[in-house]
Amino acid sequence: MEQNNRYNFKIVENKWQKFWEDNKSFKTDIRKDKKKFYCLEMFPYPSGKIHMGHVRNYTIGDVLSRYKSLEGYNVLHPMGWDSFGLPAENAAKQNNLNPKDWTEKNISIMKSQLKKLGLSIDWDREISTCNEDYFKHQQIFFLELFEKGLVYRKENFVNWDPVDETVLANEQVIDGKGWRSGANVQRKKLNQWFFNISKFSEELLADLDKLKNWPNKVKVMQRNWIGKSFGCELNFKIEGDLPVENIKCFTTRPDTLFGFSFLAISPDHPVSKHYENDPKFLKFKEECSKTGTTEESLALAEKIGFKTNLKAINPFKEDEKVPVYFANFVLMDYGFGAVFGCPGHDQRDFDFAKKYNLSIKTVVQPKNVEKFEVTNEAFSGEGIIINSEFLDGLEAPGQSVLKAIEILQDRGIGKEKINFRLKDWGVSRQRYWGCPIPIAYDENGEIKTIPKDNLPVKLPENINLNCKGNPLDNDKNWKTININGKKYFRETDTLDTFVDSSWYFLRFCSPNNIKYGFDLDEINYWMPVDQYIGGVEHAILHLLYSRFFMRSIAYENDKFTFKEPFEGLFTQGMVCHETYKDENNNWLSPDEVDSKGENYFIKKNPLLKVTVGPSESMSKSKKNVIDPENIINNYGADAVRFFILSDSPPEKDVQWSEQGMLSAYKFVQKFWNLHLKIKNKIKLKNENQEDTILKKFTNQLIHKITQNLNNFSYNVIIANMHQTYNFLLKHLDNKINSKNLNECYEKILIIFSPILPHIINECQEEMGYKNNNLWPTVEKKYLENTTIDYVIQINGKKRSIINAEIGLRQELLFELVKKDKLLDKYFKDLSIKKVIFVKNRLMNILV
RNA sequence: GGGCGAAUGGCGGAACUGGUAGACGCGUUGGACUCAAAAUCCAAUAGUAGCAAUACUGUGAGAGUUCGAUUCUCUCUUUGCCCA
Repeated sequence: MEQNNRYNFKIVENKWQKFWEDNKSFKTDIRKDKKKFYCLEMFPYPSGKIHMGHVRNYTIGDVLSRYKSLEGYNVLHPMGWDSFGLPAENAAKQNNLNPKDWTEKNISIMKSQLKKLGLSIDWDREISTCNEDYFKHQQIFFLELFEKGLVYRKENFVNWDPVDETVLANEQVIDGKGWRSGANVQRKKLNQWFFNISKFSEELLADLDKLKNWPNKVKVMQRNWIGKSFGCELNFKIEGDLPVENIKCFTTRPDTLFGFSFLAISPDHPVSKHYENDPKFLKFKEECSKTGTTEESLALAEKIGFKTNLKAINPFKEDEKVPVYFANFVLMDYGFGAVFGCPGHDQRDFDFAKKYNLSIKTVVQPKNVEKFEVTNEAFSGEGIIINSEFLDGLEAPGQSVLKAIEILQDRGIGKEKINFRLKDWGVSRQRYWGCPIPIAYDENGEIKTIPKDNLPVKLPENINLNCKGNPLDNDKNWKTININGKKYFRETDTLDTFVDSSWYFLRFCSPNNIKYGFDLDEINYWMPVDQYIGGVEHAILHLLYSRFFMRSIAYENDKFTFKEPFEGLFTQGMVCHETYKDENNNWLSPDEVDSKGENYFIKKNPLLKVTVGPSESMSKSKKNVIDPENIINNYGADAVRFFILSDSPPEKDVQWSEQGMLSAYKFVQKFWNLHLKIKNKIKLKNENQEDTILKKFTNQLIHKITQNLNNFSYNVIIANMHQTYNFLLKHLDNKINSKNLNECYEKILIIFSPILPHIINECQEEMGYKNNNLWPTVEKKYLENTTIDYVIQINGKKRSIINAEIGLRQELLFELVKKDKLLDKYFKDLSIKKVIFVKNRLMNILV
């Protein structure tokens, strides 16, 4: 008999998943009579199977979606695939497959895995960025942006692998070497396409303030990334034997010009053309090209310079002439590719000056210091200007920068300027598996846009990926086309996959619109995304690109009712697990490890000990991964959802724990048993006395869970559910009013359903609660108790608790205090100095 | 070096706008059931002292504001993330 009562999650979860699918329970359409709610989780890359990070991300989103539906919103909760990208190309190369086949197979596996989680997704809106009917529209956007002047072509540096003859992404450069070939990576100039994101720098920065429902840290990161700085543009006069009269540079610290000791310019600065025949310079430039293109690699690289024959004149002191160097740490695309060196007050300049024996002058000293000189390291703090004639005594940088700019402007040498760190977005990728750029070139290299009727530009299907260089470039057949009888050559670069994900949230609103990427009415109804949920690792690029893309589409088009794509943002933490290593320092997966008490050993060979490392975010390289599919098969989707929300607040990292998972599983089982008991109690039709305790509990519970849902305190909701279980189990033993129980149980099931949709649906069906599926409202009268525990403090310390009626006046409570035997000893021989009384809370008596 | 967070039992974590610190879970211990074990159920569980009622200490460290501080202010330590 016992066996029959056991809750069989496999049958029940299957049943409801099939029900939702057959009934299209989560299908959505525009309903102008209803408030809308657009809940979006970052769509996955179809890598092969889902991981715990997905489980957490999509569970959080699903709980919110289901809650909002119950609250009466018209909820849009779609899912799709970020399906272009390098891994498919690499996998295809290794296994001699077609990236498309590989990707589609992965999608079908992952889709079935996601379905097993019981997510409330409208699968009719599924999109995949590698489908032609998706990227066709992207190509149209590209052409529109091109027409608006928001896309342009220029030369830019890439990481070049000279052995594989291919361009490497930054993450493919490891310690300055190509990840596959191991060759030293070079910097190479290529013609590339750029989106003019910097046109919106000011707006992207200012509008961050409007995003009230974004985490502050993400806004701070974006602000830093955009990097607005106030300073001035300076035009240095140059002397020397070359036809160079001026070099322009940008600086935020013109007030330190009296400490000027060299001018550093980028090896790619126009001046370099005068050194093209100098073998020493070429060698230096080659040396510089070994440094990667990232800011990080530039910052870490040793500072090296190449001295020119030029001298730069200090604009504040015309008799002072300093040397001009090419330097590896100056980037051509920041400022004007030139930096004035003030070693006293910038550590990088200091290091450079030490290396090349240049003078180091002190022009700022800390406040409240009598004598100060820069010796061992640069001083970049706030202070007072010294040794600077007319700037002496000013507070730096507050007053001194403004004053210096004023003087420079008066003398016509410089002018105030605001500079942004944000660079234009290079979107060209020398890859096969991406969205083709709808551009061609004639024989003279003139740009020809592909006519819209000829879109989409498709990828060739049979292609040799194992060639050197860009596969599309090697496919001569694909590359040449005829437009109106004239021969052209296609652009062989494809778009950065960040472009694909910069507008997918719009496509979800109109996934089947053939004419255009979206329907204006539909996006104006659904957008912006009310709640976007994903990993904090996308805090900068993806989110900033999406914000830009929205603006670029809306640019010169006033039909949009919104500008920001994501009204609310939530960044969830990672799923972590302990790491294990064997005696030879090889990583071990949790499956291979067993433990007894504090000792860990290898399952297959218990004599071999295992070293336990710190808990880190699950990653294949460290093997500390738990496969969600196994876990769902063993414990069921409800239990997995319950556990993944239980241990930590969603924005923080969570520790995977086998015990925790087991406890979640047990909860589901226990809940089913409780359900059977409740069902029986309700059948008893015992309706004598009103059960206010139960009603109070239920109303307070609704109140708490609603609040916790709105605050993303999902871990606390799990605690509330445990409390509910404990309460109901105890309470059932009393002579319970079955009518009250029936009413309360119906409400409890509804508020539990976003977390445990399968078992709760089953319970609801068993009880016949089908009709009323709206979030219950709180009956306020049950929130307030008629009596309350008053805390009685003596000199600020808790000494007693008196339960008395609510709203009691101070004098009446004091009467009770006098009667309290626990408190007698504190009043002996002492007089009362003061009484503090907080209504409905406490009384603090000072003696 | 700069910016933004965080620090609470053995562990993960709760605590509304300053008002009973440690909800809930894990782990541990004891008990019931069992020939036994697993499972399940019941109980205890911040520390110190005490048979006990109880007392004292306690939210990273130190100060401050307050009748009262995990919560507010300042300084410091450690740590995470981002930028350089």
